Amino acid sequence: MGKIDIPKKAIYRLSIYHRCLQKLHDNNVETVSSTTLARAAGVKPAQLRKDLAYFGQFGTRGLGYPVEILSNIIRETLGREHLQPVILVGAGNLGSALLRYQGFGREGFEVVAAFDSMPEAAIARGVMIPVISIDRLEEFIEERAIKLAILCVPVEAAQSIANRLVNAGVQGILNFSPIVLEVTEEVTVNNVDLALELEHLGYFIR
Amino acid sequence: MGKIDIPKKAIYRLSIYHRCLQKLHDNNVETVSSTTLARAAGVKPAQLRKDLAYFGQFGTRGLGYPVEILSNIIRETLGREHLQPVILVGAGNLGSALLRYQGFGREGFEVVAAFDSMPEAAIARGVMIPVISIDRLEEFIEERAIKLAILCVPVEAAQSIANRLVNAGVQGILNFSPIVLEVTEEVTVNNVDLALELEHLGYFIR
DNA sequence: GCATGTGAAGTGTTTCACAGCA
DNA sequence: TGCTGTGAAACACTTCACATGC
Repeated sequence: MGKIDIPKKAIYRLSIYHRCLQKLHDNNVETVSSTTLARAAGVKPAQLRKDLAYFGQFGTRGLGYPVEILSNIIRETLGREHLQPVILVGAGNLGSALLRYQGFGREGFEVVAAFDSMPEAAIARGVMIPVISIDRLEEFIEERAIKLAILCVPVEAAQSIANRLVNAGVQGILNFSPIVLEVTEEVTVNNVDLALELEHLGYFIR
Repeated sequence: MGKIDIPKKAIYRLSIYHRCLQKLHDNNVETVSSTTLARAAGVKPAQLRKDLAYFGQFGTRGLGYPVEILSNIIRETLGREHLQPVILVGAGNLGSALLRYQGFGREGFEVVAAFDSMPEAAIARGVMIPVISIDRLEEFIEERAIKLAILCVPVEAAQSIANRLVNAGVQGILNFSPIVLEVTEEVTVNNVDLALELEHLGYFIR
């Protein structure tokens, strides 16, 4: 993976820290202690310090961390210095809702295009992002050097579309299908399995 | 939590095993070995066996596990013997897409009602599930003894709505807001943070 | 004095490897 | 023989506790 030995979970927390730091920056806070930032992020202070230490030494003893500098370092670490283009595949029910979802843009991702086997139907739903025929998937990925894709196709199609994405050069897939995708080692898949999350809750309610 | 000492992650995998078992059952398979089931679920055989062993002994040495029986046991363990009623709060963009999402019903959950501060607007989007004024939230939860809620309100409102849910008796929250909810210990929160998942991928693409 | 950075201890989870049983 | 069930080893991650430095 290139980078050294950093717990996967620490990467997730980095995103959370980044959000908290942005909020602090908006409030003109310049320095923050591990205790304060940890509380905002919902973790223990020691964990926060250890997470940050994986990447270097950014704090001043007796004082804390510089909000803006730390925020920028995390942004860079997460590969988000530049606006990252993303495509969405499968503009059905969930897919077109995600197209309208503001959250991605707010965090610095631009959904540049959507693909569907029936692009006309999707356009009719009032989506502002271009919906393109799935036939032109590979062409687009290569032309625009797309690295990230959001996959919302029906479960039967998921694996075959995933294969096409990977072959065309996609390196990260955010997968909404309830299926374990098989991909080569260089590709990272993040699963968002809505029904599974709900089932998981079922276990904990008495 | 009542139950003994079972890794949280094992609970998640239980849901996946359950899905695989259902598929096997549909294909009239009666017995399955840990190797086969593990491959389908994307885990190692030893892990599958250990996960199942937390709940008892269901396999036959030299043969494997009985598909139907094991499937039922997992269903019961996950608290899904009966159809579980769920409410959704916040029928905005993402929320109303989730209302139309078929996946929850497929896995045995019934979204019985949605709540919004502007219920009329949501109804106009063609949702078939009743959308009720947020004012009647507590009333409904208590009347129907709702235990699970899907939370899709704007981030500013998330914590206060969560408080209302918990006070009314909700024990599990599937939270789509990018915020760390603070709840009492008896309540379980599952976070689905879409932007965070995308950010996480950003780290791994070169 | 105060808050970071970090070895070391602790906790939780996964994997191994093999005994035990159909 | 084949496959489960499980102690023990390995690994991964978290927390502690304190030396270090501003």
